[in-house]
Amino acid sequence: MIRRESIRTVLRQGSVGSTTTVYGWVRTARVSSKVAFAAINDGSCFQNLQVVFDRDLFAHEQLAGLMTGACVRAEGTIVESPGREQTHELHATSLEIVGPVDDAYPLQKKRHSLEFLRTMPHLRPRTNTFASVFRVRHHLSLAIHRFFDEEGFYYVQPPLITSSDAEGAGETFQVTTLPLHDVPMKDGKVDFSQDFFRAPAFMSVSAQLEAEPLALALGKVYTFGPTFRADPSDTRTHCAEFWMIEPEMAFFDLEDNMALIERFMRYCANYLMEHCADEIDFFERFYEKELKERYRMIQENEFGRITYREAMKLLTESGRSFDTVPKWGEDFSSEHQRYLAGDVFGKPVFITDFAATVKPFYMRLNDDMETVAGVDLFAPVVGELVGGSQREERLDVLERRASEQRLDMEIYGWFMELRRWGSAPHSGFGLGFERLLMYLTGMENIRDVLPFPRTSGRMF
RNA sequence: UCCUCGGUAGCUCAAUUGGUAGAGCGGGUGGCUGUUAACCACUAGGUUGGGGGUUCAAGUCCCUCCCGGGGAGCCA
Repeated sequence: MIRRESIRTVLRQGSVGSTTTVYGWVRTARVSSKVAFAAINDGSCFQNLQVVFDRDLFAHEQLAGLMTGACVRAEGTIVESPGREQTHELHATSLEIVGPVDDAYPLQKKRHSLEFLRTMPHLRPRTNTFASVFRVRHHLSLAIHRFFDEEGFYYVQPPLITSSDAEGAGETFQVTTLPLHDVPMKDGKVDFSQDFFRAPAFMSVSAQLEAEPLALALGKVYTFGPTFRADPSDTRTHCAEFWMIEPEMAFFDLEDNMALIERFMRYCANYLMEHCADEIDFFERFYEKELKERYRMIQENEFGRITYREAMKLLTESGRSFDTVPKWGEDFSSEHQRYLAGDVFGKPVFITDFAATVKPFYMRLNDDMETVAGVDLFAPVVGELVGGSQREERLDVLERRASEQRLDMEIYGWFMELRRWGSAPHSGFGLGFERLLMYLTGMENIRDVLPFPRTSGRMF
C-alpha cells in the first residue's frame, strides 16, 4: 500500500511540525547554492506544494531530477513558510524521482497556446488550465445531480442506441455489425434484416423521446449522459460526442419550465462558487475578465424574458445591419442571438413562443395557432444554452402537426400512444453540458472543456 | 462545405521596400545564503509546413496541397 497525503490535505489540514509523504508532478524548480525549491502538484487542488531542499542533505545529481513534469515522492516536515506566496511548505528529508522526464517533455512551465495543448490530450491535464477545467467539470456534474435530487427528480438512463432519429436534432451516427466491405443488399437497398438489431440503429442524438414516457409515470425525471451528432459543423461550440442534461416533467407548463431553468442555473453558479473558488479566480485572471460578473448575473438577477415576436421586432427596429435579415417564420442566426443576449440584455435571456414553423412538431401549439410554447435560453458568448418547450399533449393536434412536417408516423407510434392513454400536460428542456461549462469557466472552445474531444475529422 | 487569418528553434514570438534567419523561455555547463513561471554567465539547437514557379537573390512574391485558428450555415 502506498502511504501518502494529497497536497490538498496537507495544505488544508496539515499541522505544522508533523511529517508527511506526498507524491506529485514538478511544475517548476529553483536550485541555488544552499537551498532548492520545487513546486509540485498532484491534481488534488489548484495550489502547488512548495518543497524545500537543504542542499547539504541532497546530492546535486538527485536535485537535477527535479525537472518540470517529473513525478516525485517527497517526505518531510510541514512548516510555516517564510515566503509570501504560500502559508505552508514541506521541508524535505527524502526525495525520490518516481518518474523522470527527459528534455523532450513538451510542457514547459510557461504558458502554452491552447492549440498546441490540443495536440496532446494525454498531457494537457497536467496544466493549470486543464486540471482546473476538469475539476470544475466534476463539481458541475455533482451540482446537477444534487439539484435535481433536491427538486424531487429521478435520474433515468435512456438508451444510447436508438431506432429513430430524434426529430429536429442533427445527423446521426449509424451503428451496425454489417461488413462494410460486403454489405448485404435486397431489392437495391441495404438488407438490415441481417444486421444486429434486424433494423437500422443509431447513436442517440437526444434522450427526450425516451424521457417523456418516464416522466409520464415517475413525474419528474432527468437524464445526464452522452449524445452523438454526426453534423459536419466545425465550430468552437460543436462536438461529435458531448453530454446533455434533459429533464422532463409532468404537470409543468412553460412558466414552470422557465422557473426551473432559472433555479437550475442559480444552483450551479452557487455550487461552483462554493466549491471551485480557486479555479474561478484563475479563469477570471487568465481567460475571462468578467467571469465573476457572469456568476453574479446568474445569482442575483432574473434572466431576460422576451417573446419571439418581440425579439423579431427588436431586431428589425435595432437599426443594425445583420448579415441575415431577421424574418418572421425563420430562426435566429448566431449574430441575432449575440445581439439579443450580449447587447440588448447583457445576461442570459429567455426567448419564448416561437413561430411554429421553426420548431419541431412536439412543441405545444399556442391558442394563436401560429406560435408554439417553446423556450430557448441564449447566453452571451456561447449562444444557445438551453432549448425546451411545453410538449403537445393533445393527440389530434400532435397528429396534425406531425403530418404537416411529413413525419413517418410508424416510428412515432408509441410517442402518440402516450397522448392516447392518460395524456398529461408536461414540459422539458435540453441543456448542453459543455456549453454550460464553457459559460461558467470562460473557456471559449468546446474542445477545451472535454478531456478527449471528438470533432469532425479529428479524434483528438 | 464556404469565407477569412495564420504555419519561422522543443514552446511563445521577431525579421524594414525581396538582400548574411534572431530573442525570451525550455535543455546542457558553471555561478549565486530562502526562491516564487528566481537571477547571472557561457553553450547547443533551423531543409522558415510539403511540392512547384518567378528572380542575380525568396521566410518575404505567385501556384498548389497539407495542417491550425476565427467566422458563416446547422445545432446543444
